[in-house]
Amino acid sequence: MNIQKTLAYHIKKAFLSLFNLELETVEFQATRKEFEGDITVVTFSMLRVVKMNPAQLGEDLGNYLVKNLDEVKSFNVVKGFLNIVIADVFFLNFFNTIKDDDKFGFVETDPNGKAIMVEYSSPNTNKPLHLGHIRNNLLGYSVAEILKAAGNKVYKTQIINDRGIHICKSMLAYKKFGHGETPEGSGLKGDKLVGNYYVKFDQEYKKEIQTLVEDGFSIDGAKTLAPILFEAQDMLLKWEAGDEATVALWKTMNQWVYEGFDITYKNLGVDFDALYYESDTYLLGKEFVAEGLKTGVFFKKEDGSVWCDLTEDGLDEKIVLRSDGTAVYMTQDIGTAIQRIKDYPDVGGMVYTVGNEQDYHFKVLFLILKKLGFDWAKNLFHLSYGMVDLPSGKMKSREGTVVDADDLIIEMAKTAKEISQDLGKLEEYNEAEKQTIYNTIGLGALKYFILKVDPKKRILFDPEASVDFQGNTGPFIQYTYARIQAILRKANFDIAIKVDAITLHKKEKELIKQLQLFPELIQNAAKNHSPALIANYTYDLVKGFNSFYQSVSILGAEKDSEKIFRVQVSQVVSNTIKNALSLLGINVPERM
RNA sequence: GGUCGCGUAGCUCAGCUGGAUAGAGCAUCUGCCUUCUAAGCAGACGGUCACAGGUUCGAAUCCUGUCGCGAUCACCA
Repeated sequence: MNIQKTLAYHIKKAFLSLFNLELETVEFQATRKEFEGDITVVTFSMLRVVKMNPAQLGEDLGNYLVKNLDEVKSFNVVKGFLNIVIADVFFLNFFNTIKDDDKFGFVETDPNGKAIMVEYSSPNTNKPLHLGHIRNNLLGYSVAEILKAAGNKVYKTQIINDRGIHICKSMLAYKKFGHGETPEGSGLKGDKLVGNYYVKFDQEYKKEIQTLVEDGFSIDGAKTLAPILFEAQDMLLKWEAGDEATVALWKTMNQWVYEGFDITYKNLGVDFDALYYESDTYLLGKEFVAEGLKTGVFFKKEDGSVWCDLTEDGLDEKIVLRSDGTAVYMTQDIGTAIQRIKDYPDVGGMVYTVGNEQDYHFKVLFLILKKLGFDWAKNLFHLSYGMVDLPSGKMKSREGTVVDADDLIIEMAKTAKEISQDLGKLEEYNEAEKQTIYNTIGLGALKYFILKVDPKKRILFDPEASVDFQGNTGPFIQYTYARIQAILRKANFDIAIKVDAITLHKKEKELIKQLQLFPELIQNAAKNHSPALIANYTYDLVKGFNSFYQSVSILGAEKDSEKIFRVQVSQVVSNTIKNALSLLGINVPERM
C-alpha cells in the first residue's frame, strides 16, 4: 500500500475519532525543500468540514498520526500545511521491493487486452526527410514505447503518401532531365535523388512562369498556365488510368525513396510493425463513402460530389468525394482507418502523430468515423504537435531551406566527437567503438532536445547555435549513467543488507522518493501522450543523483552496509535512467 | 472574419486534478578535480507568470474579455 493511501485512510479515521466527522478527500503534496518532511497534507480544504484554525487542526492530526502510525516519525505545522516525516524503514522497505526489478515501473502487457495503433512519420515519397519529420518520428516512436510500458499492446504504423501530384512532379522532372540516373550510378541516397528532381521541377516551373510574365501575363495567371504543370497533371491521369510506363517509373522511383527512408529510420532508431500505402487504401475509402451515402451519413450535391454535413456539430460541410468521383485526402484516411481495424481486430484505438496544421482535418475525420458507426472511433487521438521553425522562418523543401534529417544526425555525432576528444576519456576503445558512442551521444542530444518540449509548442531550431550538451540535455543524463557504470564496474558484489542497519542520508531519501514516482509517471505520460513528462522526470532524477554523488562517497562509505546500500541505490538509479531513456528512444553508453 | 493552439527570467523550457517565498538549464559572475568520470557539484545575479476583470480562504493554473504570435476554415495532401 502506498504511503499516500495509508495516510489518507488514517486521517479520515482521525476525523471520525476526533471530531466524529467524515472527510471525503485528503489533499497531499510533496514537502517543499525548505521545510522538514517527506509529504505534506494541505488542511485548508478541511476547514470547510471542521471550523477551527488550521494550525490547531494540523497539530491534532499530526499527534494522532504519530501515535497511531509506525510510518510517521514526526511532524511540523507551518500555516495550514502539515509536514509529515516518514520513518527511514518505510523507504528502505520500498527500496528492497524494487531493487531487483529490472523493469521497475513498467507494466506487463496484457495479451488479451485491446491494442493501440500508433501512426507516425507518414511522409510523402517525393523528397527526403527533414527536421520536421524528425520531431514527428521521435514523438510517435516515444509515445508508442510509453504506451507499451504502461501496459498496452502497441502496433507502430505509417501511411505512405505514395500517390498524387507531388510524386508526379518528381517523376516528370526525372523523365525530362534524369538521363537514366540511378542511386547506384550516382552514389546518391534514393530519397535524395528523387528529392533533387522535385526541386528541379520547381525550378523549371518558375522559369516558365518567368517567361510567361515576360510575355505579359500576370503572375497569378502565369502560375496556372505553365506547360510543365499540365504535363504533371497529365501524368497523374495516366497513373490513375494504369498506364504501364508511368506505373513502372512510379514503382521504381518510390522504391528508391523507400530504400533511402529505411536508412534514415535505421539511423534514427525508429521502426514500424505495419506499413500502409495510400495507393492501397483509397479504394476502400470510396466503398465506405458509398455505404455512408446509403445510410444518410453523407449526401450528394447536384454536381455529383459527396459531402458530410457537420453543421450540427459546429463545423462546416466537408467534401469526401470529388464530383468526378475521385478520392480526396479524407476518403483515403477513412479507408486507411477501417483497413487497419480489419487487419488488426485487436486494435481498440489509434494515435495519429501529425502536425497541428491538421487539427481540423482530424477533428472531422474522427467525427465522420463516429457517424459511420464504428465503436472504436471514440478511441482515436490526434497527437498534434507544433512546427519546427528555423530562425529564418518556415522550412521549405522547394526552396532548399530545410534541415536535412541525415545531415543533422551526422552533424550531432560530429559535435559529440569533438567534445569527447577534448575530454579524452575513451582511449581504451577502438575507432569503431568510439564512433558508436559518438552516435549514441549525438542522437541522445538531438532526441532529448526535441522530446523534452511539450508537443503542443512549436520549436525554434537554430542550426548555427548547436544543440547543447550541458545542463538539461541528453548527454548530461547519459553521462550520469556512464558515471554510475564506472562505480558498478568496481563494485561487483551482490549482498542483501538489513534495512535496520542503515540510517538514510538526506540525498538517499530524496532519490528513493524520486524513484517511487516512476510507475505513476509512466501511466501519466501514457495518458497524456507526453514524452516531455518522461524527459523532465529523468532530468530531476539525474540531478538528484549527481548531488548525492558529490556529497557522499559511495565506494568510500565508512560502514560496509552503507557502501553496499549506496551501490545498490546507484544501480537502481542507473537502471531507471536506462529504462526512462529507452522510452524516449535514447540509448546509453557504458563510458563517455 | 469564425475556430483551435500558444504567450512564464536576456535565451530555451518545467510548473500534476488551484495551495507555502513561481522553478531548472544556457548565458554572466564566485567557489570546488593528489580521493568513485568536472559533459559534474555548490552558490550569486536575473520575474508585473502578455494585459484587464471575475470565481475562491487561496490563481501562473479555472472563467470572460483584450492584445501579440502561429495554424486552420480548398473538388491540395
